[in-house]
Amino acid sequence: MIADIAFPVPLRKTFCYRLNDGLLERARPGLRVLAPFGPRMAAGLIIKLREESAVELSGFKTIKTVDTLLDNSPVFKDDVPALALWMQARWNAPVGLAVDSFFPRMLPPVLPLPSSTLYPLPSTLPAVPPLAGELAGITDKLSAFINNTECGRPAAHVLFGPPQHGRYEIYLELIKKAVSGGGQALCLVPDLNLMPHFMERLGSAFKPEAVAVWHSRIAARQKRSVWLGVLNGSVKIVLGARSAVFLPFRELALAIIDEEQDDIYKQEEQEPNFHARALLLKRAQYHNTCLLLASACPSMEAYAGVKAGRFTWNDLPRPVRGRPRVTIIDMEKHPWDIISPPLAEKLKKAVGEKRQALVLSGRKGYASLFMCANCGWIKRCPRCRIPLGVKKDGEACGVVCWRCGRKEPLPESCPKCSGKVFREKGAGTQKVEGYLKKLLPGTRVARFDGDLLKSSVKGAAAVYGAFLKGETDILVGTRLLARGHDFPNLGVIGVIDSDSGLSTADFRASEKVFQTLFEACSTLETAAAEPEFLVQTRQPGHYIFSVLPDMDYRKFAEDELAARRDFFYPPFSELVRLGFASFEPKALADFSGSALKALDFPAAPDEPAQLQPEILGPMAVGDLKRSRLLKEYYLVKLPDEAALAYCLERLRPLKPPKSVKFKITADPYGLG
DNA sequence: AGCACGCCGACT
DNA sequence: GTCGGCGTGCTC
Repeated sequence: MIADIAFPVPLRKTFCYRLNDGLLERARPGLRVLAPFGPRMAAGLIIKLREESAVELSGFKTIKTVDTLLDNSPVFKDDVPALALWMQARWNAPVGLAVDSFFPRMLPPVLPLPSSTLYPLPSTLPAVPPLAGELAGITDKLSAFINNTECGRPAAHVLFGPPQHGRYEIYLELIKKAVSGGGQALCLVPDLNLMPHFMERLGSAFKPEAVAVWHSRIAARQKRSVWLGVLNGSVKIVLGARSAVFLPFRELALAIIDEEQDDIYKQEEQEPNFHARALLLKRAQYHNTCLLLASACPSMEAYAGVKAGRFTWNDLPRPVRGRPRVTIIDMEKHPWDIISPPLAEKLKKAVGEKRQALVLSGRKGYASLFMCANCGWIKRCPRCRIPLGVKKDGEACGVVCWRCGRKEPLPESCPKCSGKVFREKGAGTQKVEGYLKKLLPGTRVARFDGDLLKSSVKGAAAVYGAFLKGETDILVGTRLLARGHDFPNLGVIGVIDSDSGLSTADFRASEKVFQTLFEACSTLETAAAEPEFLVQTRQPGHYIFSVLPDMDYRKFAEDELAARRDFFYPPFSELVRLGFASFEPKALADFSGSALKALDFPAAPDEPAQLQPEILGPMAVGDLKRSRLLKEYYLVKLPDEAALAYCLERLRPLKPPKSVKFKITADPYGLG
């Protein structure tokens, strides 16, 4: 018998081993083995077993033998070999690393077997006050899907509404139901740092040892104990970041993805690439999981799932009162202003009425660009090549790269024309803060952004707390402030540069900008009477601004979905991004040519003709005449997952010459 | 990813 | 003469 085995190496292939006769009876896919791998021993996972006669072995120098099984039965209830192969087909994730994500390195060589008995109910049942009215209605409706094995039941449930309208109360109720039914619950969140409140509530509602936190940076010791706790069932509830989708749940009765639309759920910066939402949707099938997709502004994927009848739609009850009044301000009419007169006036009015205001800017720091006023030279990061932002720490001024964090002092004169006059473009939170203090003397203005959080968590908490207590009037910040906060005395939110994201070539750009604005506007719903939402933009004609005044998510979603259908973008197609980079134009052109040729396959008899992909490109990556590194990318559009898998298969064997960097990104979200 | 092999420069 | 830098290549 031959076993195909995946090892924890970044390779998109498995390795053939002969099985020791003594293992023939017990061996099966999903079991871990210990085997000689190159010069060392390594743990691997059996992906597939095949009869020796069915395997082409002539290409190998030697066939080594496996004689140690690490497990007696598969550790996961899920079919991990199938999931790992799917991750490879879907996201080009190396099978080996896909498998590796399910089995952390610090595992003991022999795992304790999960006991077959159902774990007992928690002795102290959650002391959660019963929900009233509409909240109870939704909770009842959703909890009917927990432990429901009816076939044809919906794959997921969209919960629509901002967090402050009782989302966490619903989570708590549903978790209670899942756990009391003997199951486990997972709550995925985009940022655990913003969750101490929910963590506390979980901790007090359930036995503390039944609740665990999971993210990739917890200490190895704790990681091990949580992993084993999830496996043996003593951990019932996990509050985790995206990597928590790989935990060895015994019976995942409920999974919640909080702020499901957040692209943080797509792992792209590190292999293996995957999307936690899609992976959880897959895993849910093995556990009959009730999967909740919660969002103040659901993703197009979630909305399309509802339209197709695969997901249910559930509205959080919203107060009828306090609907924000939305004003779109055309900044073409105020080209020199950071804060336009209409916004300034509303801010002044709010402060006069003892109400608070939030001012949101798309950037932190002082300004986004440092430019020579004479020749237009722009200071760039020598490493990343992107324009450096301007930052002010008290009196000290400097430029900083928002990508790599590199810092430099401001140049004295322009290296190109020796000019001594410079101009800054764009308003970061620091600049807005300073400007507001000047514009509205006597007003208490504070700033809250990622920089402050990084420099001092305590200081940031103090700034936040002061605003909550009403000790400051205006808080300036980034989108950190736009989501999920509850400021009862908030009268105005102003957005400085709402369109900074619209200019990117990303097909999700309008969705992202709309999400930010919509989320911000939603936080005003719990404010006192007649809240004002003011949006400054240079593109007032863009259609997202036409749906904003009515806060009509469905109208937006329908329009956006129609555009996606027309232009054959997700969720109506699958995307693959091919990135090329080289110092040698010729080598780049040759190689990208051969990659395209691999996709331009003839409709051979065994290859379905309709798989023929649509290709956009080449798009040059905003790289300037300055650098000699050429970068370009193509976007391949495919009709479905099968076509995507086939496309990746054709691309995988391509090896770029040494002078060319080649990157395949399936289902791309970021720009990397 | 590891880990070995390999081919040049600095040290006992 | 050897130790050690990390470039290149392989793992059934």
